[in-house]
Amino acid sequence: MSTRPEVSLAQRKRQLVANELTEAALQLLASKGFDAVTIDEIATSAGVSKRTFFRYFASKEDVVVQFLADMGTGIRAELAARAAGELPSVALRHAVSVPLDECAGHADRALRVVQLILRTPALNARFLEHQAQWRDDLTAELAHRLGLDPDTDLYPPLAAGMTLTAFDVVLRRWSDSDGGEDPAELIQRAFVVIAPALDTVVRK
Amino acid sequence: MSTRPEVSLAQRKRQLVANELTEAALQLLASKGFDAVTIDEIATSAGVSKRTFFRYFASKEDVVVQFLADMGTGIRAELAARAAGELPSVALRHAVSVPLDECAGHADRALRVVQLILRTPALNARFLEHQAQWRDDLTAELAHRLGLDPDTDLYPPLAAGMTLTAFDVVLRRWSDSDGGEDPAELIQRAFVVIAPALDTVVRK
DNA sequence: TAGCGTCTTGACACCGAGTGCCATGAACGG
DNA sequence: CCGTTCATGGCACTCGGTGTCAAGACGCTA
Repeated sequence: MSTRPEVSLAQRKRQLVANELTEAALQLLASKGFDAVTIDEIATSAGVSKRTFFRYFASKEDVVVQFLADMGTGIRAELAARAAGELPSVALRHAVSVPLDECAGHADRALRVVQLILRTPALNARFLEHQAQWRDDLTAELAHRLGLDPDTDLYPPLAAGMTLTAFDVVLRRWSDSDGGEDPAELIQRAFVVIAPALDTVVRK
Repeated sequence: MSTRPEVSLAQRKRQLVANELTEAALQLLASKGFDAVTIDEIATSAGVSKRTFFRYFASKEDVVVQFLADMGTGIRAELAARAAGELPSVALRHAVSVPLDECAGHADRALRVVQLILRTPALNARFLEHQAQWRDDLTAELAHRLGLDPDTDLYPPLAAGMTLTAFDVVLRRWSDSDGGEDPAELIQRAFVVIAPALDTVVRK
């Protein structure tokens, strides 16, 4: 009962290698630029072979962007957890604040990653793909929450899109200000703008 | 004075090759799928070498997506051309209707291209990148139109984002319905939803 | 301790995207 | 007829990404 292996030793080893890889990648990419770093470099720098790199990540972009995958489910979960009677603008604002607060938390590290992503075209493209996925998730959750048909009603996808637009604008402004502006305050202001659309009931 | 070469002969030859390339690409990609077609195939099918292909297009995606580049300036130009006193929601709706009407125009061909783009991850990613560019353009134009500071005010990027969200949602629905739904009517309905946010004056 | 599956890894070969370089050939101008 | 320009094709090369296989590490059992 020394270390209580609630997860298998193999699992932890795997996680260790993954961390080593992301660490090496982030360090190299941030200092030399995305295109100037080869996967061989990253792998070697982490002490594994190129082939092993691809057993952990599907592409060069994924090392940086992979963690975004979980955020989508985080947002959706938060929306699902909000009280049903809550105004859409309020529920959605809280939902999208989850990843934003996470950024504000580890401000130093998160800021550098976000800036790397937003300033590297290849990474930015992947980020946008993830956002599109989040939008689909939010759309489904929103339709379910309001009892609307996501294939007919335009409200769910539009509301999800507006929400993520707000998220995106806030993130970019936070990045451009080098962390100078407060994400929480920015998202508040953004929702003041979009709330009139989110909270207007449209009858057909 | 036979053909009145208002553009040089070399220019027209270049255009000819470009057309041949896009034609070959569209035909092959649509029938075999994006990943199953190599650039060598496309080039050979158009009667040129692989090396020449890359003198016309920067990447495999570009053959399909390149025409989107102009749309951005089209949207922005339309917005700039609208009367200054017009309500933002009206001006923006007209601006974004430009590419939509273009689609509805050549419905048969456009539909197939749009479906190819939206259903191919690599192409979809490029499409999203273009949209992001459009958003920046629209943001600048909107800020100029309203006399707002695009680096301070949140309204311009949010309004641009909402507008393009509407565009995106409409385009996807049009694609999913195999052209069954009318883009003009869809965009109308979408703007009914987002207009309350676009037309609400937010004083700081 | 020997033997036997399982899982991870590294090495190698391979494909396709994308680029730099250079020789060729056609069109144009003097 | 000659020299320049420019588009093209061929070639070699880098790098991202994948399939395959043999070798080791680990755990289980006799």
